[in-house]
Amino acid sequence: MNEAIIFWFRQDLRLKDNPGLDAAIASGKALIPVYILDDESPSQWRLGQASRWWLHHSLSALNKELKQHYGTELILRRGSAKTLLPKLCDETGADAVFCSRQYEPWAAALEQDLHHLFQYRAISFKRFAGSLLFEPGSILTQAGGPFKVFTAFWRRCRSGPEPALPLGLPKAPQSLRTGLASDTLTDWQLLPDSPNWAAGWETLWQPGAEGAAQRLQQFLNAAIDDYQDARDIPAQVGTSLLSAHLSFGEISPRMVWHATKAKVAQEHSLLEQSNKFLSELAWREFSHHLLHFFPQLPQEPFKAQFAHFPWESNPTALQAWQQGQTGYPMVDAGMRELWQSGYMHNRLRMIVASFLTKHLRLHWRLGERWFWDCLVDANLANNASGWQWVAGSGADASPYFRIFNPTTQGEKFDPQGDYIRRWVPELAGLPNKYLHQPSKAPAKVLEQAGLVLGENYPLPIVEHSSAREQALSAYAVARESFNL
DNA sequence: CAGACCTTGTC
DNA sequence: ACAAGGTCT
Repeated sequence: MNEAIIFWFRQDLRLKDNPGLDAAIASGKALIPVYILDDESPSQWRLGQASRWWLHHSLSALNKELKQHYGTELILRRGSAKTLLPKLCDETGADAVFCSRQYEPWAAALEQDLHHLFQYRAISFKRFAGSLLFEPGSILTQAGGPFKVFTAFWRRCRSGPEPALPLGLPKAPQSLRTGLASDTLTDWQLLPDSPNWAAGWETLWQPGAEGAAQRLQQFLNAAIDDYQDARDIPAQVGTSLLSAHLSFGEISPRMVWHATKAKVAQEHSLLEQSNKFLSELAWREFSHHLLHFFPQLPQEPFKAQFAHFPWESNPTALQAWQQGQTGYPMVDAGMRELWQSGYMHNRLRMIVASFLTKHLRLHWRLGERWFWDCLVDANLANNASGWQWVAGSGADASPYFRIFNPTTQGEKFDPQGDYIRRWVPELAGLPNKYLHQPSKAPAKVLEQAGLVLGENYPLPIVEHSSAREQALSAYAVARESFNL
């Protein structure tokens, strides 16, 4: 029997540009590709429902590629990785386990545990970088610490060497190990059962490396032309829509980086637009570095001043927000897009988060948790840093007193109301003039639109200017008590 | 240590 | 005009 090596797929569900997989194959040992559904190690941050839908389809796609290119199948196991990986080594005689690194605190701790455990058993356990452009620790201030400000971080990223060119598809392994027991994807019940909350998502998303590559090509062929402006208009396809693909590692950030650079080399006029896009990719890096250096980021405010902020408790308001029934059309459209599609446009993420944390003064962690469950691109680093950024408690955050006006935001970024009409169809009959504030519409206009406020669309659950004043004074109180 | 600088807004 | 203060060189 040949020596065998396990490649443990994690958040790197791809064959191309996967350095750990490359190295595993290059070892010449019989390759055993494994995925473990581990709901124990992450504890409270195990995959949410929408991510599980995505995972199902992504694993199915990966399995297909493994079969097609290498004639082998993905071995699926469910349980704690710390238990299952050593067991798999016993079962197969594998003397090496390779994987890509992850940056969540629980994942880093798991990697440490495995390191010790395998060292003791004389099994070679190797982690490879592959999910980021720049490893945490490689981008530091002159004082040697982590950056807390994005712009300086990004400047430093660009001053060093470019990320390496991506690797291609690894050649076929010299040998494979077949006949191993595997769960089936159906066993795992990752898809929602009836009622099928994810109905129709297949038409919106194509999880897997192929879908990721197509999205990237579409973006580089079209939306990148006007990225800086169009990225803010949710009724348009103005963004790359790559977030979930990146989160599951179906495409690597350096594949995105270099494909973008190659496009600009062909079309120099895209330079400015593409730099904006690359800087968004760098925000993903920044978030991961922050999480690495501040592992409490998903739980604790980054700025200590917010530790005793007087958050409200209001289950009714929370539910109205979750269900897209706040009476603010733009907020409701965003929340319904999330529920119905597993995704929310970036502009809306800011608007609804500002509304939750400022107008309702509910804790950002409630929003973080809801997003975690509902987003197909849920990612611990991005989600935590995004919520803290809007709440004002984060690194390089939007100041607390910067309170989005949900009406103005709607008028500015959805002037024709296409986005609102798509997700809040009961408002579709309102003329644009009143679409963003139905409660200001004259009775006759409401009647013509078939609207009875409080019945088929809610009245605003809070009044904007008084909510704004209350938020500012809560902030003043918190700041004062902290300064004492 | 001084000085430049700081993703996304509102009234 | 306003809102506050921290980060980084």
